[in-house]
Amino acid sequence: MEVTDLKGSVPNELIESVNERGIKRLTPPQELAVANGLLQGQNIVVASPTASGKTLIAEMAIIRSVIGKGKKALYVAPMRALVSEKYEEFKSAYPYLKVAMSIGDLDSLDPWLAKYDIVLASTEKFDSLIRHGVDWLGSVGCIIFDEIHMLGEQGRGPTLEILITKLKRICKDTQLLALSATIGNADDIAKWLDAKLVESEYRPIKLEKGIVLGEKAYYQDYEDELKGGSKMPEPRIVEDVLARNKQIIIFYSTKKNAESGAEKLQKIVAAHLSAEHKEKLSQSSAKVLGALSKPTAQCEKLSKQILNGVAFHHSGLVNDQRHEVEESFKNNAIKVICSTSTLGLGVNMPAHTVLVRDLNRYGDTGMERISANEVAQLFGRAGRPKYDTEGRALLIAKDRSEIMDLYRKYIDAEMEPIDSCLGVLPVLRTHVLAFIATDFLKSEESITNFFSETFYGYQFSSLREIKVNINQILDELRAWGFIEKKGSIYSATKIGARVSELYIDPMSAKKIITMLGKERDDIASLFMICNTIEMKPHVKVTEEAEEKFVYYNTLLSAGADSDEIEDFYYAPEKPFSSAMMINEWISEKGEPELVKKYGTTPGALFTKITNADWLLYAAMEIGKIMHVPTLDLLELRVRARYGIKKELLDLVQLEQVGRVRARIMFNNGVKRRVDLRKEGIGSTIERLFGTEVAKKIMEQSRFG
DNA sequence: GCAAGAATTCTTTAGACAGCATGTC
DNA sequence: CTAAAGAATTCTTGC
Repeated sequence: MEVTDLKGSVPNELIESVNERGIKRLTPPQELAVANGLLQGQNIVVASPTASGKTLIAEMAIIRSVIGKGKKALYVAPMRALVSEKYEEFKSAYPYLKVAMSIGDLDSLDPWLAKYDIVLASTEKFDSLIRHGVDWLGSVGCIIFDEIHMLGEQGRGPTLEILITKLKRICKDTQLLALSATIGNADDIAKWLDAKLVESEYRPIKLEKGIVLGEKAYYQDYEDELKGGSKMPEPRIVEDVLARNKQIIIFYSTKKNAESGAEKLQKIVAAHLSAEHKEKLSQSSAKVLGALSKPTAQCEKLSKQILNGVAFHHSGLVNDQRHEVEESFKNNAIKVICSTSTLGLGVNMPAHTVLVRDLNRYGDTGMERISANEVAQLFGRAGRPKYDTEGRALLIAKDRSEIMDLYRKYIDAEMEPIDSCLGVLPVLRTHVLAFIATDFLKSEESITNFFSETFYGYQFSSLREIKVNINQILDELRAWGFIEKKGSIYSATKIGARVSELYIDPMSAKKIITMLGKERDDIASLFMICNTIEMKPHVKVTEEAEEKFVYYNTLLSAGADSDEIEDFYYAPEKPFSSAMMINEWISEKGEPELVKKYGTTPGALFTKITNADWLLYAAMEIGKIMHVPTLDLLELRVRARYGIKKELLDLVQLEQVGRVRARIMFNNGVKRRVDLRKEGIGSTIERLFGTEVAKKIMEQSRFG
């Protein structure tokens, strides 16, 4: 079907925009979606591979709603990166439409979200918006749920499931569109959503899936000797890729493996770089090294590898570094990326060849084989639509017998079904409180009813297990003072309502409340916020932390939950160690030392600090309602944000002055902002920071 | 006597969402 | 508490 065939059934703006982008034909899944009533408002579930054109299906529904019917469209995705990617796409394709994005720290104006035509947000952010009581949900004509297979994830699946069920209820007469990777039970999801199912294996470019043993790659109908001289499969594959002048992403199961993989492959790749690429690489290398005020060992390692055309990629990198690696790979300068699953999720980062080297990963029950679904997701990165005519996805077999085994499990594979994870997790607590706090559901019965409408309810018609959980949660929330009961009607207390808005776990809030009233020093306050699930996973427990914890034990045990103490695995010295790390951060210890001492990465350090900032804010808000003074927490928050000692608090209020510059000023006799008014200080500042920055700083001396 | 290689023990284990109010080196 | 693979360490072998 040609795009022009859609004339009349779709707003002209869509056809124009699509034409401008040079798209002429619809892909098979797109045709199928249209044939199944996409343009008549039919709910649809699309299950198809990456790059099969799911975005355009969403676009058709969105434009039909916004331009065709004058109703708002919502787009929900599990990752911020995905949300901003789509945001940019829509803004450039339809500059005249009002597009808004709302994700965590990057918020485009919630109060006015009502005015926008298209609203894009992460799952959690949408959930949060509803908790804050947005009033424009009635004017929504279409909702897109991207990557809906996230339903099967233990951690965040339940939130998505509850959000969908909520929106289904609130937004009547709204078209639902769910986009999924290929999974075993897309039909179940479709039935649950009263939707038609569109399933397709279509890919824009061919994907050769094969298994490597020794020096050969075995594909479905043929085998192929890999170019190069190495005997070991991993370097051999890389040599082959380089000989073809292509790029490769290798997926490993751990950060450490990814790093050491990259380390080993450097030698091979370095010999294949052109002068032009070397130039680009040295720029990237420098950027990566300068991402922090002082480079850590990890930064140095990555920076050196990039010089050789290789890079590792995982959550331990700081955002700037991650982007730099991605850009440099897109520019064809970096040839090999050794990655954990980060690159498999979210944004569009294809490579000609993909190798999934590790098929086991540590899980709840020891080493687990990763699912065919996940491998398919990683394989989906193979093939760059604009540059390659085909993509290649490889696994490695240890011996001949493993070839067939891997082939059956991962290549000619049945995709696994995804199951609701709503039954088990403490996320239920958060959501039950939210139901009550927003007056959405007020009785135990209505809550149970709600759960019967979830995917969990669809999959397991018996709600017995979940009923027991709800009952227990209601009792807990009542005991903690977050909700009250009159007759059979529940209502939230003032504090309960605020906790729900703050989007923290009620259990965390309860721990904070218990500790807020106690005598606290900095470390105890930091422990208060670190001893929450929001701050997990924790850093390594240092000996120092272990020793010091003994002294704090009596004070801190007040914040522990009785269930937790009974828990065999309860280890309060873990959050205590995290608290110690942040305490050292606000004592101006450098990043390289911190990262080394606590066995983490720059990336993890900064997410910890950001989360601490958020939780300190939450603790202050809770304090307000409880009438507990929290001035100390405000101070702690500023210090955590900048990583400074008390004595720099005043200086850091200056624009252009952060951790590093404040310290320099302080050590040069400028200890407070008023000191800037002293005679001759201007020249000192200029000497320290140069004319430009000095000017900006000195300008502020007149005020405050 | 010493180094390369084999055997044994030790160690460690993916990712990323949320509040709110503005700006580092 | 689960299990595997890589890293570190010790032991063995061969010259």
